[in-house]
Amino acid sequence: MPRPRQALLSRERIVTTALALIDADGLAALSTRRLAAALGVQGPSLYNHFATKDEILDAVADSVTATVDVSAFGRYDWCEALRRWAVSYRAALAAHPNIVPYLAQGPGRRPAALAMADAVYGGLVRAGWPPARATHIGAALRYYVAGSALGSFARGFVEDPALYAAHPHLSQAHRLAGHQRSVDEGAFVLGLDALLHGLAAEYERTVAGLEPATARE
Amino acid sequence: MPRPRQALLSRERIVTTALALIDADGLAALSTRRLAAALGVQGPSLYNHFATKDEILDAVADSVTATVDVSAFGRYDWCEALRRWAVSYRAALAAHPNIVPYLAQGPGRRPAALAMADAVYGGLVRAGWPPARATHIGAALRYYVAGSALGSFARGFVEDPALYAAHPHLSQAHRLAGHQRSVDEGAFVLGLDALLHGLAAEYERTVAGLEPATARE
DNA sequence: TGCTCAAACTAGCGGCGTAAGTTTTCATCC
DNA sequence: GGATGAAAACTTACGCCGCTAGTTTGAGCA
Repeated sequence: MPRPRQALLSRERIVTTALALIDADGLAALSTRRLAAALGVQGPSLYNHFATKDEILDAVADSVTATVDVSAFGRYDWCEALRRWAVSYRAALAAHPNIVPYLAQGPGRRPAALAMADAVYGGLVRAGWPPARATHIGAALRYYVAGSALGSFARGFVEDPALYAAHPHLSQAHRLAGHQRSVDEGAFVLGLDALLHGLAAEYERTVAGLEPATARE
Repeated sequence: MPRPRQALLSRERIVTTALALIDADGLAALSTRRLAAALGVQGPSLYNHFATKDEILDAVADSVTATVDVSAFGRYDWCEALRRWAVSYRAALAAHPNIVPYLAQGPGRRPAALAMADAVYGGLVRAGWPPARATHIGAALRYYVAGSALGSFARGFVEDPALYAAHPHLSQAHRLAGHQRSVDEGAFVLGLDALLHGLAAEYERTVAGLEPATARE
């Protein structure tokens, strides 16, 4: 088949199909040939639209990051904004857990990731955090969110009671996998609350009162 | 070459060589043939010692986890023990960042990972935390440590100032990569302090005073 | 009308994980 | 001490992988 009247592929169609395949079968199961087949096309045709497979994965990762809501940084105080951002960020990643190991390697050159970093860092600096501190806080929350979405904590435990016989405190561990959703979310919220609580205390100690009122929001 | 008088391979030699290659060239660059070549052997010979490549990676991941120090749970109060464990855990992962995406997928059936989970959970329950809370706390810290080791936050930013022109708050972001070590460690410590501070506050609210003294340590 | 580009194709390279079967050595048991 | 069986290396090969090169033909423009 030569060039068709109507283009069969587009970057957008490739990205959404790739994400669907990754969601369904995992990152390792995505090959250019399988992706192309799902699009009704031969493998190498993808290279008319992307230079490498990694470029496709970057676009997929960025499409996930683009769904994160950072608008809270204009609307709430820094602490509540951080919470809302973290919740939205985690929700975006948890909806597509299989891409997280790839996505979590850093913003690289992905525009949505850069826009997110900009919003978070800007929001913290505007609230009065010193720049170095703002960087650290953004990093710490990204660590936490990425880690929480990287792999389900609960699903990591195999559903095989015999495996835990040698570990006295893990006698119930085989049941974790069955409560994956509530364990993972409960742990996430608990840790996020603790993290923000600790940051708020630090803010009271080191930032509040030292800045003119206009520097806060 | 048939069976040699002295075995050329051993599980241990395979694991340490695999870890060295992963450290040097990344997880994706580890193939059975390259690993075998580094061991002076043909590719399929590895299958006399491991059933699959994943089994090799599991053993590598477990050898890293085995270096984590959980002895603090017998020696310090729960909060200080968590801190020391988290620091040791992160150091172990940060020493071999390329294996972290694989390792972070959960303890699975890896014995060192299970022993670690057992020590942490047991330590928290002994200190009086309710079992469900102990699970959540262990998960939250694992999220944080895994996220912090998954990829350097700082190295995720490309050293190309032009890339950040469109993002007003990121004008200094290209300098992050140069300070990778101090940024990553500073962020880790800041977040860990905040997390533990928040957990301690929660402990005061919900656990302390409600338990007989013998349940604490 | 003719030129150039775009988007599909086919063919194929080198590398991958690993299955199958072969050869030789070592350890064990009558 | 000779037979036996497992162990540990080997060679060969299959089907998949990412990707390159070169080809074909429709689309858009001069």
